[in-house]
Amino acid sequence: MAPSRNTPSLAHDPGTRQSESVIRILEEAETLFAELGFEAVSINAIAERAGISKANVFHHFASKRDLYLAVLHRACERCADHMQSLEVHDGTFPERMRAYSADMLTDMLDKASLHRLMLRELLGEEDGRVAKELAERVFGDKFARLVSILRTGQARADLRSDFDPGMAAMVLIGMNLFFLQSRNVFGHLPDARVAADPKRYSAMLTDILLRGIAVSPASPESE
Amino acid sequence: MAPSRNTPSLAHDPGTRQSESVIRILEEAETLFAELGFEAVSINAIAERAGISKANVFHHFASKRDLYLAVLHRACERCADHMQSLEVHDGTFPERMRAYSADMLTDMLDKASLHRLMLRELLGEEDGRVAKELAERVFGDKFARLVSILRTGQARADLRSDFDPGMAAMVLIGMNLFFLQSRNVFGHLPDARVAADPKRYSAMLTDILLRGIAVSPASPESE
DNA sequence: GTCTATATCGCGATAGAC
DNA sequence: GTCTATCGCGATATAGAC
Repeated sequence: MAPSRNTPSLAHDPGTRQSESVIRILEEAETLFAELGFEAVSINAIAERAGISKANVFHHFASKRDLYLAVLHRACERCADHMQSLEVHDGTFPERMRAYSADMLTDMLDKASLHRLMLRELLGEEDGRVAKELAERVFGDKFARLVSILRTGQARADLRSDFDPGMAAMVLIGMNLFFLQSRNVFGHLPDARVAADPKRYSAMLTDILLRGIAVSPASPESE
Repeated sequence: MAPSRNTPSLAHDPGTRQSESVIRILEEAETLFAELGFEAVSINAIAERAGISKANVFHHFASKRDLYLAVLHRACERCADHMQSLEVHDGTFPERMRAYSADMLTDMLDKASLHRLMLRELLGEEDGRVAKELAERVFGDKFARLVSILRTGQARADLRSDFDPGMAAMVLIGMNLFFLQSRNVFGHLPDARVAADPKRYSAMLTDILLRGIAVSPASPESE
């Protein structure tokens, strides 16, 4: 049995290798949370589907919410995986950016119901503690990484030096989340049909964003 | 310009003047909905506060949801009121745009809890009928107006001609909504402190957006 | 104690008098 | 336009049987 002591959770420690059980828990939890939402899922149900005991779940994760945050973080991680293509200097920065943004949106749509949970969390409580937790443990490292990439781009003169990289990162992430959030509604508006077409949306978004931040205003393709 | 479409698409708005009762209903409903959310508010409560009977409310609004949509539309209208400063050619387009975006955000924050309801609606059901209703009766006319303004800007060469005005309008609206949605969380991130400062956020947003769509990146066109 | 049938209440919504 | 009275429904409360 070995009931859980004060074992620290490694759920939000990216980079460390995770045990078989942890991965299974995360996968089953993701499926259930995405399908039913946070409240409607019991730890027991997750444990059953993962083929382990409830106590074992609590051994790896301090609480249900802890597990939930780990699941969201993992989803965030998947979207951020493509950042490496932004870091490797292969092709022009605009090209890489377009590809990254498109990949992010694809991942979001691929696990749409899971990312909708993330939007609900963002919209949720005004509780400061919860919000900070969410910021630090779900979005924190990935956002910092994106900002860092943009800063490097500025240092290398791939990008204008006179914009706030944090703001640009928010536009990129925010508008992709906004697609997920509003496509059902805005897709019905004649002037916003792009809101129902991920590929065009992504292309146009990066086009507007890049021409704003690309160092060369006339031709965004040049580097 | 503004080719007038014949469908007012709002159940209670015959054109110009709204009756005293309708306004009172809308005001009290807005307060209650913003405070408690849709489900938690009864028509009776609204009627009482408005000093009329429940049946009278149903005389003016076909259903509770109908009233709700009218309330959201009104909130939308307030944000859109400042559009006239975009239409009147007073100052450069970038200047007017900055002012408009800042005013929109101010209005949103002023009635934050009400606009959070709007975000909840956007995020809500995947139900196609509801989404279409929301698009046409809440966002429809205001969005079309903003797009029309951007198109005019393109025609007058105040703006680049090679971007989709619908997409640009979505960026403007989406990122302002995103501020409301994410400031609690993103404000905690060191690189995104701008997410907690409406004025800076607004300035930086329009800066990025404008340099993307302004025809001349170096100097704003005068007129 | 548990379970279930019944009464009560508040809800959105309607009908019809004035 | 505004009202009173009322509907059907679902949730809740309660009372009785077991």
